[in-house]
Amino acid sequence: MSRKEAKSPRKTAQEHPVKRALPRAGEGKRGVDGHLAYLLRQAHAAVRQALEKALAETGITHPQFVVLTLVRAYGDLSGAEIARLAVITPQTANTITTNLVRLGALARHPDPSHGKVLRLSLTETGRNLLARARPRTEAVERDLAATLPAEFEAPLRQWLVRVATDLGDPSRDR
Amino acid sequence: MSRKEAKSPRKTAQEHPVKRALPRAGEGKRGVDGHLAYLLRQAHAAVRQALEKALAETGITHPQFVVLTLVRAYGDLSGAEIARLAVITPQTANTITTNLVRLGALARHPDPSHGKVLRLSLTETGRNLLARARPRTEAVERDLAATLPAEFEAPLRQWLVRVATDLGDPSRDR
DNA sequence: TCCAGATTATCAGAGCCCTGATATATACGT
DNA sequence: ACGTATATATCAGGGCTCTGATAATCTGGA
Repeated sequence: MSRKEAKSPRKTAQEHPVKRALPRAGEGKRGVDGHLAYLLRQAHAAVRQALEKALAETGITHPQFVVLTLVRAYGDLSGAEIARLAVITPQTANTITTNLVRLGALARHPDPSHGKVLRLSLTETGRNLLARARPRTEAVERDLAATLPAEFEAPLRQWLVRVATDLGDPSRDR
Repeated sequence: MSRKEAKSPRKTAQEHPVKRALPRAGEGKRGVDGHLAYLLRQAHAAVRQALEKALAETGITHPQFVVLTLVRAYGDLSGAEIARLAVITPQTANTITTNLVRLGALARHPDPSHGKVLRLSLTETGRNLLARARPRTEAVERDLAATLPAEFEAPLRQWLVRVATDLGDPSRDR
């Protein structure tokens, strides 16, 4: 990986010109004593930024990658179905899919048995984009898995799922 | 906690008019077999939406609440310091603080020993907003803690912190 | 048959969050 | 003292996400 090989020790002294020492991630209230919601937010922000950085050269965003992956996994989907699967509102799904249609990665076509539903299908461009993006996100996924002790993975996954179901379902009644 | 008491069985039949049965949160690839990044995204989305819903009546957003909490916890902060603490870019921090200044919750004043830095301090309005918002977010925090087996809390917190430090640090070199 | 409710798609507006770029201010080595 | 590097604040632009509102479509029961 060789991320920061310290090509020169030009930053030996203080990191920032701040007067007070503020905690870095992992210290103080930013560490194990912080609110769970805050820690979850912080971890998610780090992962999202890592993913966006990994995808930058492909020309698609992380939400766009998620939608393409869902369409590939479940077959042609409607905007409403994408919204439910991705835990976003139908309006947000519409924003993302509209951008993907403009990019040529998705195509809309009417549902054969429902005059209002528009199904989204992957185009050749979309499949190519996904093929280029996938290894990059898998690298992040591996970095993420590397932070995880083996015996801790199963309970963690169960907890993440449980949070989504327990807190997510009540909020779906909008 | 009595979350889903099933007040009426008016939705007994199919949930949605979809032809194919798509997994709900917790099922299939949306469950314990999914990518960690996906599960983390899903859990975070659920928590964020729960928080936004809880804060809706207060007139502030969750990011605004986070910034107000940071200023309260660490004293007057600059925009750059807020960005580092909240794991967002300085530009984003500037957006949020500008909105909070417009709301009258924060006030900018020049740093006594640095002619460029603008420090942000809580106003009376800001303290009142925070006082009204805090119990609401604490309720969500309790719901979140309720999903957590006691012996699992410590390793979970450590993992969340580790993700932020391990994946967050390399991405800071922008 | 017809109407009420549910589902879907989409417009409008606002806030968050990013990248890129610009201008000012401080710190440090030469 | 000067110049480079570092920090900070902020403008501009675009994508994501939400709430609210509107219209079209379908389903099921009176």
